[in-house]
Amino acid sequence: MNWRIDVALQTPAHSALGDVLSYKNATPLVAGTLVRVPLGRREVLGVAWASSDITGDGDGAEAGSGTPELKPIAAVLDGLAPLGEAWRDLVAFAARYYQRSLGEIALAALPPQLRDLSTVQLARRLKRPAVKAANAADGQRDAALPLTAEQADALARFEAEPGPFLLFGSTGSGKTEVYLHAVAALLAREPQAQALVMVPEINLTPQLEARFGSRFGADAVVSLHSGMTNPQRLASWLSAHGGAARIVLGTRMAVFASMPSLRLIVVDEEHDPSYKQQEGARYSARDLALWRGRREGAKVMLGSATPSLESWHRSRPAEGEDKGGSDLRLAMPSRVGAVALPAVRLVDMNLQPPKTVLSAALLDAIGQRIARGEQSMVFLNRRGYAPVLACGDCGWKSECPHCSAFRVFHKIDRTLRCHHCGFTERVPRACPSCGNPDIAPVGRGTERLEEQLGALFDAVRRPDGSPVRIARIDADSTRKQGALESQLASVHAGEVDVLVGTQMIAKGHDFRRITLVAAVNADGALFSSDFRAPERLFALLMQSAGRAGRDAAYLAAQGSSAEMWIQTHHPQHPLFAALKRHDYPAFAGGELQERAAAGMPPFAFQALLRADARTQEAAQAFLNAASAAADALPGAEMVTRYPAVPLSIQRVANVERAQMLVESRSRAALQRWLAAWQPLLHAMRREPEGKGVIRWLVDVDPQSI
DNA sequence: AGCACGCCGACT
DNA sequence: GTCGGCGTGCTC
Repeated sequence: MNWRIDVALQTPAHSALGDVLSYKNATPLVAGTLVRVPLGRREVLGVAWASSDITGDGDGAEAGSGTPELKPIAAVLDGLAPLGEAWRDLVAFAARYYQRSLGEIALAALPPQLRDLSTVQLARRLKRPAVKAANAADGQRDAALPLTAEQADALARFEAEPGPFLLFGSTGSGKTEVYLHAVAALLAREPQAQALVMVPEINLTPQLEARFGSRFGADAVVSLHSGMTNPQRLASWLSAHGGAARIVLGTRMAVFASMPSLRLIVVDEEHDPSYKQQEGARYSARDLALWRGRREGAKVMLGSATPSLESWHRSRPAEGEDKGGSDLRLAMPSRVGAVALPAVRLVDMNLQPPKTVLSAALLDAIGQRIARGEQSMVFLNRRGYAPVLACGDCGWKSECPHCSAFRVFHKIDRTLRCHHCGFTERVPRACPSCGNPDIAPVGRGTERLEEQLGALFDAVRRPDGSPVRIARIDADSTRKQGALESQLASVHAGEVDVLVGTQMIAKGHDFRRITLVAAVNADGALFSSDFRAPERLFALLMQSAGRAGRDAAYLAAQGSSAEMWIQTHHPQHPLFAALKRHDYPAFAGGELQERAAAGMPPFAFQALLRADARTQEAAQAFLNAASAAADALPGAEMVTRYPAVPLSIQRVANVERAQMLVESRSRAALQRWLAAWQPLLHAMRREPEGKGVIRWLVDVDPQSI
């Protein structure tokens, strides 16, 4: 027992415990070995990080003072290959960069079942042959599609250059086919090589898995995302870790997959905010993918029709050009099949009769699609029936008693639901404040829009004389397992004429018969206080537009063309001018100019310190004290600190929340300063200012402030 | 984060 | 008399 083993454990960052805890063992352990160790009264999973010889350090009980006795390691999971150095480096970097403990990142990156299985159970599990049955359809894999000139050009440059790459391809330009070809070339060239392909949403993994599986054989492909069962995740993880899986598909968590021969990382829809984890360790899977690619010598390809301004700014248009940043931009402006991008039509809502929800022109356009047997999609980023229920007499509104937010009226099950804390009640029969029975919904969500469209098209008939079929897809309609798949299948089968939904339907899905997309209420984001709101709106509208007219043959057969309708009170807004021309570069150029002038990202680097407390005063006092304490830190003059402010939803589940923005022109300076700040924050919890603070957290590179 | 210990209200 | 509320403190 004369070896000290430092083990990374899931110790919360604000618990003031060190990064690693030390245990003793009879032998040294290879770094990356999984172990089970006692922690308090329980036994937990950890990753051995370092071993050192403590012979002669007085490791017996006679060491009364100084170092206390170490507990022995409970078990070594030696049936499993230790996690590699590259993986540990990634974890260590992420922990340092995002201000978390090593173990918090490491353990979150491992499949949850690994934590629960005993050594014996794991050994039994490892002995079992690979769960996936040999692919029956192995002989009939899909052939690669012929490439367009743009795709071939992008691939040629991808093969010739080291990257990283930004594949800037219009919706429908065939980015996925480029990924497939890049992966195919890699797998053919290197017999061991593995590829990681990430998508922003769980919803998008099934169709991607189907496409990769039919191209490369189902047993070469595994998925990793939180929608899987624990045994599935463990099986996928083991397959990636052992090198059997050549291709790993997944959401942001997949960036931490252990892949011993990783050579290619694809980040599809790289601009999507979902790549930033919003709880626990707040990492950006896209940024970590770039770091990991560099560390492991894997090529990285980011793909988007509307890249993040960070990625756009970092990319340069062509090889040889020294203008711009470090990444090589591969442009694919045309849609496959030479289909035009949808024509964008703006409806000026100021010219409509007051209280118009759907303009006559839009209804007419949808009606025409129905008459031709085509599909339309109406997009509204708000679920439920109405965001507020209000009493006309006394002014009562459906506030949540636990949050500073309104509860949303869901007509389907007659409930008022808080979308922040989940508090749900049946809708009262009368105003709870004054008894007035006449309480009314204010505003509209997807449920109400669906109802309204049903009424408006009640008298309209489809080509075969049957009534119009309207469907809604949002988080409520897809709550049940498999509901989204079956709803999408019914849209694909042509059983729906008008599809209503939230951004869930705007992303990625390859609808073939939709020829019209409408955004009914996009104005909210135009004048948001969040400086990233325009960027997100533009991306969302472009992406929504991309759902229309994806099938050239269908459009030609119908003699139809694709349209994107936007109802707005601000048709003159420059964002729409760029959108009409599908001109992302113009939009991005304008935004970048503003950001540069205002000294905002990507020209500056930010972090948020957030505090949750019983009272708003306590939360802010903690933040302001933390700010004051940081005056003395070295490099403080390089970092701008702003005053503490309440979050836009300041109270959630009876917890008051406040945050403080810190900013620097230098990422390194911000990093150094944050690292020095951390111990002060720990110390402050003991101080009077720390009283009443429930938790605090640092969010590096926040995506909304 | 867990999981203890610890000291005050309504129940079999 | 206990069951259990969550405030406070600790984990190599």
